[in-house]
Amino acid sequence: MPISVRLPDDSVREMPDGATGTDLARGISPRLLDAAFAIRVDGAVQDLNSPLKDGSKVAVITSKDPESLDVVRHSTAHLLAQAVQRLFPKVKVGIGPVIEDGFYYDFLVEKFFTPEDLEAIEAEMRRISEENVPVVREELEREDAIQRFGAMGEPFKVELVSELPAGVTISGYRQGDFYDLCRGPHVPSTGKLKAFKLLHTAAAYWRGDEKKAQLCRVYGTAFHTQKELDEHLRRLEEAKARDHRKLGRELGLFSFHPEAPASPFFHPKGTVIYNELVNYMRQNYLREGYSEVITPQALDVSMWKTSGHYDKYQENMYFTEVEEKEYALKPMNCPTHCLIYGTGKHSYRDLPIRYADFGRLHRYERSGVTQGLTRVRTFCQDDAHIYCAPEQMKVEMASFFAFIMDVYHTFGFEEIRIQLSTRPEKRLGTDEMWDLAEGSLADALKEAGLAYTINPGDGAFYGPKIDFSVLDALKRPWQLGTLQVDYSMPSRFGLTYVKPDGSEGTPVMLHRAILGSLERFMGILIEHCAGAFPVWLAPVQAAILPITDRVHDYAKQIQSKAMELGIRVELDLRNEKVNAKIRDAQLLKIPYMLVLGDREAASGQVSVRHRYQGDLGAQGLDDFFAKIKEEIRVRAR
RNA sequence: GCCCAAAUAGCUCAGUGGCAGAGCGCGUCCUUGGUAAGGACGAGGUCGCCGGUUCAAUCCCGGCUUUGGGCUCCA
Repeated sequence: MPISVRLPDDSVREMPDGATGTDLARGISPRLLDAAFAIRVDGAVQDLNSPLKDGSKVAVITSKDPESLDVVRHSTAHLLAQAVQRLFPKVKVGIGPVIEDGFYYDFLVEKFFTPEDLEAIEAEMRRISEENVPVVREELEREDAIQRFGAMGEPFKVELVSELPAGVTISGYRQGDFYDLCRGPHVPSTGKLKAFKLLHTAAAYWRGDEKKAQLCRVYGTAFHTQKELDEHLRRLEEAKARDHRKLGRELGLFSFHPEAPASPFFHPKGTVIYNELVNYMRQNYLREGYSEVITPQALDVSMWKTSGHYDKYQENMYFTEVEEKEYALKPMNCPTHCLIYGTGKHSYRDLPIRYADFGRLHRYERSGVTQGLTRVRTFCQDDAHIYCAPEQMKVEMASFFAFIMDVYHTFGFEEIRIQLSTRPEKRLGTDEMWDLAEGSLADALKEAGLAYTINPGDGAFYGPKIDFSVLDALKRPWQLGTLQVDYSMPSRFGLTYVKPDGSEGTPVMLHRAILGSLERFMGILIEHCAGAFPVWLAPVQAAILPITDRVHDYAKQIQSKAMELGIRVELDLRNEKVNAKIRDAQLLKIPYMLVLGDREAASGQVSVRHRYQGDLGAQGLDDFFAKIKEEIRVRAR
């Protein structure tokens, strides 16, 4: 009985019964067979060698289809495992999934792999690729699989098989001397795997559980062509060159010291950036109707018991004792704002009340998880809490969305991702409250014309939330802003407002931040702009570079004029040639260089060089100052 | 917290069981220059901290500290 399948161009092809994707591809053209990695059958990706079913829609997947890359990477992970088992027969295999930008495979090893081991493994992988070993799928019964992997001495695989849900098809893949439990699909033979590279090793726990065995994870990546692989490796290099920890040191922005682990020390230049960020937010707050408050650093634990932090957040808090009273450093500002709100009676006419706070926060992070500026133990948020009546939520949310998008655009973040997290299983409050809160968030997003995805059940126990992520210049996502609805804390603190009818209501509290942690934001910004800050943020906005010491006095005049105008300049009086001074200013990514020689001193001008555009020629001093002032005022990117 | 790795001049890094090294940076001098590195000389170090082995430790061993890569994107 012949079967027929439908191709993507809607043509129908007749095949003999038992024909596979390989037969189909070969039938269409030998070149297609050569280019084929897998097939898509009724939407699901399958092995090229899987038998075709009558009446199905089939497409041959080549390197042009995005799915093919995952297949290649997954198969390369198997190639890695095969190479490891050839070189290190005692090693037990864990899992080897595809991840963003590559794959990894976990191994239980006697001795952690060294970089030299990785080289040897990679060489072995190339050998297997050249051998062009066929990759063959088998389906098996659970008991057979357990027995088989047990006989192979692979305890992790046995564990996985036993825990697979009933009813799923269990499959294994054989390639030469290697056999692995795997859902597939895979490339038809190892010769299809050509452009791959092992990157590094790291420890990982079996199934991410620190009580379970520690495995040696090998990370790698694979592409269709060497060219794409090289491009990817180049991007990794680029990311390394932009690393904010490296740039922070080179540009003199901040340092870290063992005296306060994971806590940045901002140097004068880093402090300029930090303060500019705060100034910028303050300016926005004026327009948006926020009032800034200042609240204490160390607070009695009784308050943290009221707020719930003592119960739910204690492990991340720092405690101290004075006069037999226990205090905690604040990890969040919200409870202190509730105390301020509670000092007076509030009418519905007073709402919304928006308290902003640039207070320093301390959170204990486990020693292994801190990282540069992006994960620290002390930081400051552009934090604010909005107290409003439930019916005001939607309007507040809408204006917040406009606000946050405006801020992100100022920094040159064009692509923004929004996630709405809805009610979790364990939660406070009535369903009506949740309906209102989630509905308000969703409506406000829709009315603002913002696309978003939903994270069902991922909201906080006290209310739903929205997270905002930006993509930086290297297209890496970073979560920055957040908007959380909180029904719980206002009532815990007994906060009320008087409604129009004279009865008392409990306000809703919105927690919100735009930049998130200023420390983390600065780290992201450094990497986003590779240390070349827009003029308004640049620690040094212009370098004054005299060519000869005959013009030092003129240079000093320009310096004082700039200081009067509030422009940050640096005067380079070193006994160096102008080329050297320009080079050094360029390396510090200073936006403007003012080159001064006898000509400029005589005419009262400055020769302007821009860090990207190069020599802009001579300009009148006032012209230059007017232009740079304007650039700063509008916060040009 | 756990695993692996690193820690040597301000920075980047080399090196050795027996006097501590380079490049850049810094200082002084010569040079006074026109849009990405002029030249000479010089200063600068408890080789992260504590202990052990040794005639001798920056180097070998142990502990600690900090930093870095990671610790489910589930066959």
